[in-house]
Amino acid sequence: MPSTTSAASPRLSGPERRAAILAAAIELALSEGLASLTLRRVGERAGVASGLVAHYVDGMDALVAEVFTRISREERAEVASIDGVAALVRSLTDGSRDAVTLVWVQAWAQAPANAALAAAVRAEMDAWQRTLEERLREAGADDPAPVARVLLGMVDGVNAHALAGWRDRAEHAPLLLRSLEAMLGREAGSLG
Amino acid sequence: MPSTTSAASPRLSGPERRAAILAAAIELALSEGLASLTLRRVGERAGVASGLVAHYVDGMDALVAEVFTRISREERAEVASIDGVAALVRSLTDGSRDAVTLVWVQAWAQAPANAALAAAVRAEMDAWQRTLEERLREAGADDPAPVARVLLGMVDGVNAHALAGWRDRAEHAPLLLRSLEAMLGREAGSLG
DNA sequence: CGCCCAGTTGATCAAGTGATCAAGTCGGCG
DNA sequence: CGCCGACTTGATCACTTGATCAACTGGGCG
Repeated sequence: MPSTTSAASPRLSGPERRAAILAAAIELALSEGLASLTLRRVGERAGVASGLVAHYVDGMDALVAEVFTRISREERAEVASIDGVAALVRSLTDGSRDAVTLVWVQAWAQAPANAALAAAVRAEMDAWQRTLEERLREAGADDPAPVARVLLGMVDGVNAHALAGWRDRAEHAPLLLRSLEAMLGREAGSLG
Repeated sequence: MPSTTSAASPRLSGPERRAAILAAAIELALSEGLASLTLRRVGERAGVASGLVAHYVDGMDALVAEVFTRISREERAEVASIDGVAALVRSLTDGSRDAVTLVWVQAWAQAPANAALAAAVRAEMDAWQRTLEERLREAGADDPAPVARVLLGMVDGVNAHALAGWRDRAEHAPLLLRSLEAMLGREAGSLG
């Protein structure tokens, strides 16, 4: 199981090294959370001295913000190929993306202390909002903006709760879909 | 505006001092978040040496867990007098409890690193679940458990998003209520 | 071949953390 | 009044963090 990590570092060009460090930070954040990003831990993961991480990054706050953005953007890309709001909602609540949920929760928690991260969080929320609005419009919604906003909150909240190790999540998707139908003024089962 | 803080400490009995320290920690958590709880900051707020805080507390993890529990329990008590699910949902999403929302979000984020806090979070979620189930049963729900679970997630998620400084929250309550009606199989406006 | 500089190291700093404890202080009981 | 023990202090330890920087290295260009 080879990985981007821990290959005894041959000397890389500046941009290559920077990319490798960022990749290591992303892996680390996904496996242990945003809070585990320290100069030393990232350096260790990248097979590199802590000083080199500092050299290629404009402060840890900026690194954290960039890692968050990359992870969220990647998640949106993965989900882009899913057809239909219903399938999308089901995929977002099936637990397959718990690592990303933890990153989101930690980003909210850290945002008050990290302005760059706060800005990144708002930007990614806007992007998700646009994605969801578009899907809802495809599904025939007249005024998708507020519905998208609340749907986004619902999905994140339900996922955060599930992350706390809280019982069954199987019932989540059907109830969320029923809610979505109601917010759109549709009949029960029409998104099915 | 007198407060429990910073009165030049006269010597208190053990239990009194412990209560004063806990009260200071709760104030601090509500104004600056759970993450701001350190021995020194709590001591400063309570007008007491850091060593005394350590003396009356079984480790910071335990303090954080206890502060979280007290804040959540207090919120449930405040909300206990509100009649009807609809009014309850409106109250929980009107932004008047943002400080508590931040505490919840930070509790989720810290739970993986603090077992006592994780247990406290689960216990408080269970308590909220019971509260909501009861309200839903009063409102005539047949099977309130899954609906309560999802409703709780929705409320927390929508609040967390609003916390990130994200636009209008005025539309949240009506849409959540419409969702709730749908999950309960009611007509639109029947909870109104 | 040998220089040169981009890439890299790791020791070091200041700041902040939780925890510990010898020492001091004060109030109430004898 | 005087003392004893509970309450309280604050210095101190070991550790972690982000950041800095003098020194080292090695690949490629002249």
